[in-house]
Amino acid sequence: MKARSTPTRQEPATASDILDEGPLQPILGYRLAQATVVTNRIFESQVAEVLDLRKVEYTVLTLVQQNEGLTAAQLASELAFTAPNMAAWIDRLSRRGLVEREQHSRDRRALHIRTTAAGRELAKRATQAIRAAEAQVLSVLSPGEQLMLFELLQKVASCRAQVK
Amino acid sequence: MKARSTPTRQEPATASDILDEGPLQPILGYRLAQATVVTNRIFESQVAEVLDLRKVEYTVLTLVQQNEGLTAAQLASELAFTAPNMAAWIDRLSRRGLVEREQHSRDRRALHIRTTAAGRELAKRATQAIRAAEAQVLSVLSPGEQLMLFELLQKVASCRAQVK
DNA sequence: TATTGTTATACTCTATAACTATA
DNA sequence: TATAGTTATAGAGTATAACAATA
Repeated sequence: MKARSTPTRQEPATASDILDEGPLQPILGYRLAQATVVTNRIFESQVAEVLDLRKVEYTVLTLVQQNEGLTAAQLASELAFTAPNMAAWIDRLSRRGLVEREQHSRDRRALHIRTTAAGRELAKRATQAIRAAEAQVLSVLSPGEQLMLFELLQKVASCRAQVK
Repeated sequence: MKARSTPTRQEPATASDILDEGPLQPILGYRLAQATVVTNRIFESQVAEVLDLRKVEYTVLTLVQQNEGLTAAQLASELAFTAPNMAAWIDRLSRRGLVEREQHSRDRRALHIRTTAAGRELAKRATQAIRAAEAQVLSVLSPGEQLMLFELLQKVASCRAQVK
C-alpha cells in the first residue's frame, strides 16, 4: 500500500486535490504526466504483473504482429527508441519465443521481425486485459469525450516531426 | 540527428504514418505515450538543456513555490513518488540553492520546503520557456480544442484514487 | 505502533561509443 | 560513405530495505 498524508482533509486523488498546481495547470507535459500515472498503474497491475510483459514489450509485440516483416530500424524510429535498446528488447522477446528474426528479402543487413504463435496469443491477452481495465477509467468520460480525447492526443502526437 | 528509415514514402511523423497501430489505437496509455514524446522533446530542448533542470525538478520547484511550506511527504504522495526519491530530488535542489528545508511548525519530524529567490526565478524562466514552446505545438488545436484536451486529461488524472 | 525523513543499495530503462557486415 | 544490427558500457531514474527521530 501507499503512504498517504491527509493533514486535515481525507483521501485526495490527484495533486490538484490538495495542492495548488498554479503555473503547471496549463502545461501539457504536466497534464499528460498526471494522466499517465493512471494508465501506468493499470498496465502495471493488469498486464505487467499478470503476463510478465513490460510496456515496451507489449507495444513492440503488437506493432510487429500488426505489421508483417517489420525491421528493427523501423520500430526504433517510430517508437522514438535508440537502435541498441530496440535490439535489446527484441532480444528479450526472442529469448522468450515471442518473436523471431528472419532474413530480409532484399537487404542482407536488415532482419524481418515476426511474432510467433505464442507471441500473438500473449499480445491478444494483453490487449484484452488493458482495454477492459482502461474501460473502467474511461467510463468517467462520455463516448463522445473519449473519441475527442483520442483525436486530440493523436493531433498532438502528429507534431513529432516538427519538434527536434 | 536521428536515423529515419524511409522505405518508399518520405518523412513520417508518427508511428501511425508508416505503421498500422492496430489494437494500440484505442489504448489510452499508448496514445498518452505517443503525445508525451512531443512534450518530452520540448522540455528537453527548451528547459532541461538550457536551464539544467529535470522534469521532476521543475515540477517540484513549481509546486513548492505555489504551496507555501509543503512537506516532502505531501509532495511524494501527490506526485506518486517514493519517499527516498523525493528526498534525493529535494537534496539536489537544495544543494543548488533553489529550495531550503525549514523546521515544521508543529511536527518536529517533518520539514517545510521553501523556494529561494533563485529557485523562484528559475521556475519562472522555465515556465515561460515551456509555455512558449508548447504553444507552437498546441497551435495545431483550436482554443476550444486545447481547453477540451486539458479538461479531459484532468478527468482521467482524477481517477488516480480509483486505481490501485 | 505509525509516520517523517533519510541512507544505502539494487534494479530498470535509456543513451553513447564502437564494432561488423552490407549497401 | 551511409545504414542495419549488435555489443559493451555508462548514466538516468525508480524501487526496496533498514534506520533514527518523533508522533
